[in-house]
Amino acid sequence: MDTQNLSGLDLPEKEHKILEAAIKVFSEKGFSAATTSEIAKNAGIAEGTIFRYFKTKKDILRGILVHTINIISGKLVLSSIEKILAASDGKDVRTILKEVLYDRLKLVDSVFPMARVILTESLFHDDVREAIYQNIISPAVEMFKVFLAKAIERGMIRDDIDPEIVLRSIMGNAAVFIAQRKLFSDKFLMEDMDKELDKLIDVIMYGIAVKNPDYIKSDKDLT
Amino acid sequence: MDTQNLSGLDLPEKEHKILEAAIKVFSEKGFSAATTSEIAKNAGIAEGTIFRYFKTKKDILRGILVHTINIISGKLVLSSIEKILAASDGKDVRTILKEVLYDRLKLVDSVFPMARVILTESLFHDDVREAIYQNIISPAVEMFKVFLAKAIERGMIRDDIDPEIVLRSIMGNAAVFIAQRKLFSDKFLMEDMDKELDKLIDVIMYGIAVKNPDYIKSDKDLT
DNA sequence: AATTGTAGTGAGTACTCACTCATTTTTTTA
DNA sequence: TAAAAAAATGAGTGAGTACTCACTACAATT
Repeated sequence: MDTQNLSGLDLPEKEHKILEAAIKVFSEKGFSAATTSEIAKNAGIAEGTIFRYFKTKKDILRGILVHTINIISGKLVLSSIEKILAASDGKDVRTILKEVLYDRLKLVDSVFPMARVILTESLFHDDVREAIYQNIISPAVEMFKVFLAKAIERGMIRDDIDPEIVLRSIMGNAAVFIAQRKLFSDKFLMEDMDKELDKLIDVIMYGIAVKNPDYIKSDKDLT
Repeated sequence: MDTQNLSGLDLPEKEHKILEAAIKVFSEKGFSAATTSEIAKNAGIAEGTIFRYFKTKKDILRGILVHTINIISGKLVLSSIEKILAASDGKDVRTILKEVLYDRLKLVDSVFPMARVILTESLFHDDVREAIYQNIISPAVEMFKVFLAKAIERGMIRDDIDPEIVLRSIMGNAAVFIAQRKLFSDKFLMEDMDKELDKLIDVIMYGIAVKNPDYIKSDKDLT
């Protein structure tokens, strides 16, 4: 087991070390401000060696991108969510949603440093953005839609709003949850995770309004 | 009226033009990859002139930061939300929330380019991050908490969950809403804004679960 | 008209960085 | 073990950068 979770996909050891070092330096300084000499120093190799494995600095970024996509869309990862969905009969949405969210959060934890790098750089590099969209976002959205369709079909989730809205709400809540844990992390401990997740799901499921207020006048269809 | 909404705070015309140009170039390439020569070209001035107004390139970024903070925390902006809250008696949360969100979304629209620059760079510059936290996030959170406390007091919002969770849910939903509109904006038109906002608020208020399902077993307190 | 002050200029400067390549070190092969 | 091949090295290179400064243009003041 190594610190940056680059393991598994049989890369040459040196290439592996370069990617690890690059993830560290890129996430601290950003792609442009990072220097190949600092990456080399962090990887414990000579600067010239970098260019045996990657033609250009930009190529290192692409290496990180490809590697991240491989991890996220790899069989191991995909199958775990499919397993959850397959075994979902009889459980309520709350339980399933918790299992799915927990699974995804663990994944985010494990790839966070590299995901952060490629997401940040996607703001400035069209090719990176496009690759992320095609290989991560789009499939993830599709997968979630399948899950939602099932849940709606079984009457577990409202059918009077667009699935996109449901998706957006789950995504939004999860995103802020992650951002808070990762960017202002000092305060948040792993032990609280379970309780925190319960609260998160509760608010996603039932919203912030009081449960049975008298002053809600109409339930007009908003679709 | 000018394109980048830098107006109002009586800056010298040249300084103004430099900031506008810098916002454009920084948001396209990021701070590090942006060059002072390109900023000068965009501002229609000589490169040397930049350094009459800003000691260093980093100083231009600070200029954008200060300017953004001034706009967001300026009297004009603050007061509009206070007005909404002051006139909130008798209205339901939904209406108030819509007014507040609409007000904030308009604000985000008007400062988006510069906000994007300083948020992105806050990842790499501690001083920028600290200034954003102290001058924007922290006061905004405080203000929202006052609003929530009032709403909870009046029985309009659940009191069985932490206000932080409520805040996070609103923030998260709003963030994804903005991100979708701004980053994949082609699809979204301004006319749909009102309808979209209704849907957004609906899901924030009532969640994604079916309204009155029989299979919800317990309503245990999650606080 | 002469002088002073100010804003603007852009070629020049010192320096940094991605990338190269002649040389050295290590590994493989015979 | 010797020769050949491959891998690794790091000083060197040139393109490009942030920033400087000697100068110009022109307005205000005397």
